[in-house]
Amino acid sequence: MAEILWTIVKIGYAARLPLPRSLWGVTETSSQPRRAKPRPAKRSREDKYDERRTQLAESALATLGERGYARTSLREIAQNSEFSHGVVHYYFASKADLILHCVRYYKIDCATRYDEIIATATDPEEFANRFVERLLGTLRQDASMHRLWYDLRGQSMFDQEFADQVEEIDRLLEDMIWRIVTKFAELSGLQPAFSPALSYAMFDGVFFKALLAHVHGDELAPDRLREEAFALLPSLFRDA
Amino acid sequence: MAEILWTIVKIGYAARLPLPRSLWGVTETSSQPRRAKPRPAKRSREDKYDERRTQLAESALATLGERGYARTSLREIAQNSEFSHGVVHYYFASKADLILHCVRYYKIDCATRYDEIIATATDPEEFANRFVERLLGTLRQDASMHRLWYDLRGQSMFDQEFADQVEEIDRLLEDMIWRIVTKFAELSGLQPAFSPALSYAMFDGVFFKALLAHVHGDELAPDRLREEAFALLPSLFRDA
DNA sequence: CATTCTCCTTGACGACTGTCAAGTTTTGGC
DNA sequence: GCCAAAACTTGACAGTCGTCAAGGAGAATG
Repeated sequence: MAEILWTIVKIGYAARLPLPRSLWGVTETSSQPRRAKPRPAKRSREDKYDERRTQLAESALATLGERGYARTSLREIAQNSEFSHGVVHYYFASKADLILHCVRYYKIDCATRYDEIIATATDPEEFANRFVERLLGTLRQDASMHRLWYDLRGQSMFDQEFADQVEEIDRLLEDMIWRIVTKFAELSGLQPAFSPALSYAMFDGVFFKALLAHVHGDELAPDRLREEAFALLPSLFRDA
Repeated sequence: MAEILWTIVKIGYAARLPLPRSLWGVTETSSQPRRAKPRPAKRSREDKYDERRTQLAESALATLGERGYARTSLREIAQNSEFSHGVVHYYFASKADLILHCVRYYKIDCATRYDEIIATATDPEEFANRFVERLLGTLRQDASMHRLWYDLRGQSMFDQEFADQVEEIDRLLEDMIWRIVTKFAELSGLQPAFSPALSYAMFDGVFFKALLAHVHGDELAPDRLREEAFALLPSLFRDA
């Protein structure tokens, strides 16, 4: 059963490939593994190298999402890929290097989830409906990815190494929420009542609570999230 | 430096002792360690046994608060107490048993932090001021305890063993917030605008964000929390 | 005083971890 | 088809972990 779930998650991620490497390749700052410094001149080689890194990052994300950061070993990640455990250190300098790569990979998705809705919405009520339904969808579908994010965010309180990346993603998420808030204000002719940070914090608290209940097996969690989101949304605004 | 900080934390916890054992002794359900089943008839023995358990739980809490759940070993906990590592399994059946005992110990405090303010407040503005100031106080003073709570809450998404305890504490905290909300409503003649769960989730999101920033070294975090709390508080109510 | 039980220390066990070196297989350029 | 570089596997390392058994110190009990 868990195997099936895991496979679904894996396929889900694989389906999004390929991603342009320019998205994170340029900002790569971590130390390189023992691979020879001068990369092959041939383009296909370089691509294959990055593809393997991504492939391993996906396996890592799927495993991390199921077992959590603390309980996931490099051997386990490799076991859920088609490679042996040694290959991890061929493509990543360390475990932290791998995790940070995973987080970078994750954040590409996380902050653009509602942009399509924002771009195409014309009516405030329709906008709210589509937003909330997508919120419920990601709660159910990407639950293990979300709990990994909250796990890593929690770890960043004890491990300084994660703090910067976590803060960066937090900013992206705050911007995402703020784009929703301003769009809704624009469509409805109202004014945002709170700062971007406060709006995000409120929404994040509500979403996390729903995720926690959902993960703990509460089948009513999505429905309750819908109610709460519809209760929260209007109170984020005041008359212009 | 870290040593000094740790000592301060430890003294802080020791100062709260002794606690009546009836508070958690009756609900004790975890398996007992290898200590002989029929406890000594002498009262002082039994007390000493519970005192040691509490003493170890305090050391554990201090260490866990500094290093986080995943990084803290039983040897480290014992090293920060005055005992050797073997003694842990004399008083606790397993690591999980110890952690759960710590959590139970923690929750006695966590949910009664504002009750004195609730009981003595007479004016809504004065009530809000005292509440927010105590909120800032606990953010600064009990930061490592709070991050441990959020850490364990996150772990409960991967470790079913923690789920029940986490849900129980979450309920206590929700009740705590709701007592504040209803008291404020009573003093100000307004009506709570949201459900207890939603009110708690919003406040929790705001507090966690402040804690994260504070732990990451943001010195303005408490001041921002004050602003945000004062912005959030009135919007939790509507006219009667 | 002798015995028993409590309390605690010590040391060891098997399992697991991240890391890495050595060796094998595969690939691509000539 | 050869050969060097890349890609991957294997096995081992030093360390840590939770757990527990053996035994000693010391107080309580008779």
